Amino acid sequence: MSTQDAVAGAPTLEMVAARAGVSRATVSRVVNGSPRVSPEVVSAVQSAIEALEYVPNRAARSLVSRRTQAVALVMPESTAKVFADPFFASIVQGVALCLAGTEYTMTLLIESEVQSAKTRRFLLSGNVDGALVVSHHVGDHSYLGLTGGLPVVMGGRPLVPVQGVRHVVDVDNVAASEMAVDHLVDRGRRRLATIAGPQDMPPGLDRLDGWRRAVARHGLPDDLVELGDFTPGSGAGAMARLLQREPRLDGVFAANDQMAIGAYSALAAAGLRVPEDVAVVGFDDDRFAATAHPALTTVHQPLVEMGTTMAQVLLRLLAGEDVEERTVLGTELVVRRSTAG
Amino acid sequence: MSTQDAVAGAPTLEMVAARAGVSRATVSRVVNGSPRVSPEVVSAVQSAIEALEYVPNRAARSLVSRRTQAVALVMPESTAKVFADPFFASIVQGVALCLAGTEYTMTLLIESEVQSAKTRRFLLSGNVDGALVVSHHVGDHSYLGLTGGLPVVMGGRPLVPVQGVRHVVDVDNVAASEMAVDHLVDRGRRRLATIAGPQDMPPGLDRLDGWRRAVARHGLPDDLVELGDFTPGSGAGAMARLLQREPRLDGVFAANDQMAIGAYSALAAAGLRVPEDVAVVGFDDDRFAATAHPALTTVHQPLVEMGTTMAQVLLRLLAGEDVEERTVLGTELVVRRSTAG
DNA sequence: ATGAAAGCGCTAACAG
DNA sequence: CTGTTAGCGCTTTCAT
Repeated sequence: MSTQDAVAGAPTLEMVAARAGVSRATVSRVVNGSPRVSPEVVSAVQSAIEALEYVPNRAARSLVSRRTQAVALVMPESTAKVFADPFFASIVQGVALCLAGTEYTMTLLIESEVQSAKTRRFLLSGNVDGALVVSHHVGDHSYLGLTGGLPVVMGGRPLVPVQGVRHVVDVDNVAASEMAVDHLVDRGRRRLATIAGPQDMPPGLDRLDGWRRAVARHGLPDDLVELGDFTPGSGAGAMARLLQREPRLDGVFAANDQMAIGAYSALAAAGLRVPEDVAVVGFDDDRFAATAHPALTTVHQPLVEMGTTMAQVLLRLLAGEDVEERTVLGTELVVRRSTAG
Repeated sequence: MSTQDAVAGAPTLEMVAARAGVSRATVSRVVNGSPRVSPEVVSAVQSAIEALEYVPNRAARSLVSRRTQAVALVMPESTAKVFADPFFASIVQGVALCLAGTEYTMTLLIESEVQSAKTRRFLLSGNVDGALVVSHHVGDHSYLGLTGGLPVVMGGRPLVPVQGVRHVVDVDNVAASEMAVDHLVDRGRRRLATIAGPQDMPPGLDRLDGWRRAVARHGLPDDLVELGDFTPGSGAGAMARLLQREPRLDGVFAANDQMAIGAYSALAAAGLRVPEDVAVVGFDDDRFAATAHPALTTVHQPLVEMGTTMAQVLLRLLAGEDVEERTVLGTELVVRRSTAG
C-alpha cells in the first residue's frame, strides 16, 4: 500500500530517500548540511530533492528539534490603531529587516489586552523560539512571567520590571530630553517649561526626569511642569495653563510632537510667536514635525534600529550567546525653525 | 526512567493523563472538546490541565492534524519602506482585526523580491494553513503557482492572473475613478485631463480606464492623458505637459494623491489657481490629502476593510466553504476644497 | 465512554 | 560515511 509519490500530499523525506537510494537519515543529513556525507550521495540526494520539489515539514522537524525558526513580535493593540502609530510601523520594519537575512520568520501578535491569555498560550505552546515585546504604551505584561523560560526581549523598558524578562532595548529618553533642554538654553532661553507625558508610562516619566535634570544643571527653576496625555489637545491645554502661570516663559519642551503641535495653537491663541517669543522642542520626530508651521525642532528616535536591535539581541540569545541585558540606543536632535534665533 | 513532571520542558498530554488517571486519548478528547466524554472525567482532566498549566504542543498537533492555525500575510518589500506606506499598515491592521477573533495567528512575510524562494519554501513547508498576498506594487507572484494547493487570497488584483490563485479581494478602481470624473463634471468642468499611473500596475491601468469611460460617457474628449509614476515629481511633470498641450483645461484627475499634490505645484507655477481655474481630484485619501492647500478632493479606499475581508475570505476557504472568487469593495469620494465651486 | 495502538515526518544517538 | 532504531507529543481509528 505504499503510496510512493504522486497522490497528493507534499513529498516526504522518505520519498526522497527512496528515490536517491539511501536511508532517511542520510537525506536528513544532506538537508541539514552535515559534513559527514560523501559528495556523490549529496548530489544524488539533492537531485532527488529537486525532482520531487521536496520541502521539509516544519512541524515534524520542530517536534523533534524543539526549534521553530520563528519569533513572535508582540505589540499592544490599544484602540486598534497600532499601525497608525509610526512607532510600531518602524519597529516592525526593523525587525523584518533583521530577520530577512536569517532563516527566522516573524509572527505578529497584536495583543488586545483582553486576551493576553491567548498570547500567553501561543507563546507557551512552542510556536516560537523567542519573543519580542513592545512596551510602548501602558499595559500589563505580567503574563510574560509565565512563559517559562522562553527568551524574551522587550522594546522600551516596562514600567515595572517583568518577571523573567531581563533583556531590554531602549532609547535613552532621559539623556535625549536633557539634550533638548540644553539646546533651548543654548538658544538663550532661560524661563523654561515642560509639557510632560503621562506619569504612568516610562517615556512620560523619563522625559520629565531629563527635563528636571537639565534645568537643575543649568541652575534654572523647575516649577513649570504641566501634564498631558500625548495628544495634541492635551498639549494645548497644558500650554494654556503654563502661560497662565508664567506669561513670560520663553522655552517649552514637550514630551512628544503631538503635544508640541497642540502647544503651537495655545501659543498662537495667546498672541505669542514661535520661535520669536517662545521656542518649542518636541520628541519623536513624527511625520508632522517637519511640516508643522514653524517646522518643529525635535528629538529623533532610531525606531527602525530599535526593531533591528531587538531582533539581533533575541537571535544572539537563541544562539546561546551572552548578551548585555540593557541596550541603549542613541537619539539625535533635529533642529528646525521652532527654536531658531 | 519516566521523568514524570517537574524537570524542565512544558507539561505534556501524557502528564495530564497520568495526573487525571485517564488515558492520553481521553485527555485529547477533552482538549478538543469531544462530546463523548463523561462530565466527571472532563472536570478531572480540566483540573489536571490547570494544575499543570498544560498547553498543547502545536508542532505535535499540526504534525498529525495537518493544520497550523496560522496564516501568512505576504507583502512585497520593495525599498524596505513597506510600512511607510499607509496602504500596508492598514491592510495589516484589518487582517489583525479579523484574526483577533479567531484562533488563527498571522505570520508576516516581508517579501524581498530577491528571495521569493524563501517565501515559497515557507509556504510549502506546512507553516501555515493559507496565505494572504498583497499585490499592490509590481512584482512577480509566479512562485505562488507552485505552492501546491495552499489556499491563497490576493489583495488587489494581480497584473496577470496568478496560477492557482482564484480568490481576489479588490477595490473597484474603475468605478471609483468614474465617480471622481463625474464629480468634476458635476462641478461644471468640461475640459478634463488625467495624470495616469504606471500602466504596468493594475491601479494605474484601471484608474485610467475609469477616466476614459467617464469622459466618454459625458461625451467629452479623452485626449488629455499624461503618465506619471505615482510620485509627486512625476505628477508635476505630467501636469506641466498637460498645460502645454491644453492651457485651458479646467479639471484634472490624478491617479493618486501624491501626483495630485505634484500637480498643485505645476499649476501654481503656471499661475493657475485650484480650484478656481483648475479643479483637482486625487486617489487614495492619503495622509497629505486633507492637509494639502487647498485640501484635496479624493477617493477614499477602505483599506482596513480590505484586510479584514481578505482574512475572512481565507478563513471561509479554510473552513471548506465556497467563496465567491472576486470580492469588490466600494470606495467613497471625499469632497474637499480642490473641487469647490 | 474509554483505552490501546498506530503512526504523522523528522532528527539523533548508536552501531557498523 | 551510512543505516538502524527510537522516539518527539499528539490525534485517531478500532476495540472494548
